[in-house]
Amino acid sequence: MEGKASLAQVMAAGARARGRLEPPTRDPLEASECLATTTRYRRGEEVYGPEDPAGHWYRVVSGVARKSALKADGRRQIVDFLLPGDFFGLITRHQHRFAVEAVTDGTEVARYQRGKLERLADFDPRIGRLIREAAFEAISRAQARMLILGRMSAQEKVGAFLVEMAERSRAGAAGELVLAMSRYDIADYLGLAAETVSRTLSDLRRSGAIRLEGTHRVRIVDRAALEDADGAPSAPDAIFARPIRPWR
Amino acid sequence: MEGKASLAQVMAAGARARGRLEPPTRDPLEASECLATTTRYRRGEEVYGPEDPAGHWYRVVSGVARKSALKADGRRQIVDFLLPGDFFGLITRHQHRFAVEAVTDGTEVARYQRGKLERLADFDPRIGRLIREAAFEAISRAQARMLILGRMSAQEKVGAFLVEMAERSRAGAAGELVLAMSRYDIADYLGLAAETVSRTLSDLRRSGAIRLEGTHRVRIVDRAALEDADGAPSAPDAIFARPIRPWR
DNA sequence: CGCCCTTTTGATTCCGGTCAATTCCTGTGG
DNA sequence: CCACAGGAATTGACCGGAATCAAAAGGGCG
Repeated sequence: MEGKASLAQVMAAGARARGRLEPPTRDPLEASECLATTTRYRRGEEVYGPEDPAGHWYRVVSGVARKSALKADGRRQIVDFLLPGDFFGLITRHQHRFAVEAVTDGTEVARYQRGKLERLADFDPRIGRLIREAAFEAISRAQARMLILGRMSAQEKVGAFLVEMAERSRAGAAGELVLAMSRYDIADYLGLAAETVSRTLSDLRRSGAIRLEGTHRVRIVDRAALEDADGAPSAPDAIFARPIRPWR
Repeated sequence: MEGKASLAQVMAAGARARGRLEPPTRDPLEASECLATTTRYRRGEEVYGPEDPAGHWYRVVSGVARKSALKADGRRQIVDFLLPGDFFGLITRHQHRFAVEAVTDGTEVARYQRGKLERLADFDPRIGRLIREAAFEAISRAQARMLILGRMSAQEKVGAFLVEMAERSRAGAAGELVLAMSRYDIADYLGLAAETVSRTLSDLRRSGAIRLEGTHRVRIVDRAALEDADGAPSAPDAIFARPIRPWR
C-alpha cells in the first residue's frame, strides 16, 4: 500500500517531537515537490537490503522495524530497533551496509528521495536542521547502546533494554510495555543467546522487578532494580514489591 | 595554547576528506565570522566532562582522543576513539553525557560555537551538509562498532579493532600501525578485560597474524586472519605466513 | 484440532573475568 | 649517563556466567 505525505506533515512531526523550530524563511509551498512515499510492510518483510543502493532516507510512521547485519557465519546483530518517528538509512555512501525489516505486520515507512531532500535542505534551513537533529538522535541512541553492549551482565542488559523500550515507546506511566519483537530479536540486539534472554526475564519476574502479562507484554514493577540490576534493590520500598505472587 | 582557524580551512578540510561540494551559494566572506578556537591538550586532559553544557561542537585537528562514560560501579566504556578530522559533541541536548579526554600529548581540538555554526548553516547550505555528513559518519562508525561489541569472541574483537584502526588512521600499506592508546583503553573500547586484550594480542602474534614491533606498534601480517579471526586462516597463502620467528 | 514455531527450562561446557605475580617500559632525578 | 621508581603490559591459575546442547511446554494459525 502506497500513500503520500506532505513535507508539512513531516515538519510537524519533527516539531512535535522536539519543540519549536524557527519561522520559515521560504514559503513551504515548494515543499509540495518533496513528497514521501509511504509503504506498508508485512511482518519480516524487507525495507531494504545490505546491498541496495542508498538513494533514499526513511522514517518509520507506524509499527516497528529492525536494522541488522548478517555475518558470514550466520550470526546476526541487530543494530537498532526503529520506532515511529525514527529516521533511518541516513548515510552519504552509495550503498547500505545493513538490512531493515519490519518487525510487526503493517509497519508503515515513509521514503524520501535523498537527492531531492538534500537539495530542498539547501534552500530551507528547517529541513537541514530536521535531518541534522534526526542524525544526532541516532548517534545518541547508538552510543547509549554501546554502554549496554559493552560491559554488562545479562541482567543489566535485559534490564536496560526494558527501560529503553519503555522510554522510547512512551509506555504508560504504569510501566506497561509491549515488546513487538521476538526473544531472538532481543537476543541479537543485546548480544546474548535467546535462551539467556528468556532465562533472565524469568529471573527478573521471580525477583519481582517485572511482571509478565503475556509473552510480549511486560509490566515494569521496580524500575530502579532494572537500572542498576545485577545488584540488590536500590529503592528502599522496593523490598515490599519483592514477594510477588506467581504469574498466572 | 589557543589559535584561530577560518571556516574556509574547515570547509577545505571537509572537502578534502569527502570530495567536491557544490559551488558556494554565498560569498564565503561571512565565514570569517565563524572562527574555531583550537586548543592543545596534554595526555589525559579533559576536553569536556559528562556534566558540561553542550554549547559547542568539536573536531580533532591532530592527535587522538577518547569519548567515554564512567558508570557508577567504576566501569568505564569507551564509546569512540577520535582521530584527526572526526567531529564530536554533535548533539542537540543541553548537556553532554560523555567525557572526552586527550589520549596523546598535544592533541589539538577545534571548538565551534554551536549556535553560531547552526545559524551559519541556515544561510550557507554547504555548512549544513558538512555537519550532516559528519553526523552520518559518526552513525556509521557507531553502528559498525555494534557489530564488534555485540557478539564476537575476544579474538574477533581485537582483530576487528586492529583492522578498524589501520583503516581509520590510513596506516601504511605495509600494515604498520601505531596504537596511541593503552591496553586498558582498548579493553574499555572492546568490552574486554585488559588482560584479555594483552593475551589476545600475544595469541595473534604467535599465530602469525600480526607482529608486535613495540608495545604500541603493530604490523598487520595477515589481515584476512584478523577479519574473520577465531577461525582457520582464510587466504590460502596465509599458511606460509604462519611460522613466524619470535619477536625480538 | 493439530502442527509448527516460539518460549521456557535444564545440564554441561568453555571463554573470558578476576586475582596474583612477574617483567617491561618510560620518565625522573641523582 | 645510569639507576631507580611507578605504572603498563604480559603471563599464569582459577572460577563463574553465559553459550551451547537438549528437551519439554506453550501459543498461534491453518
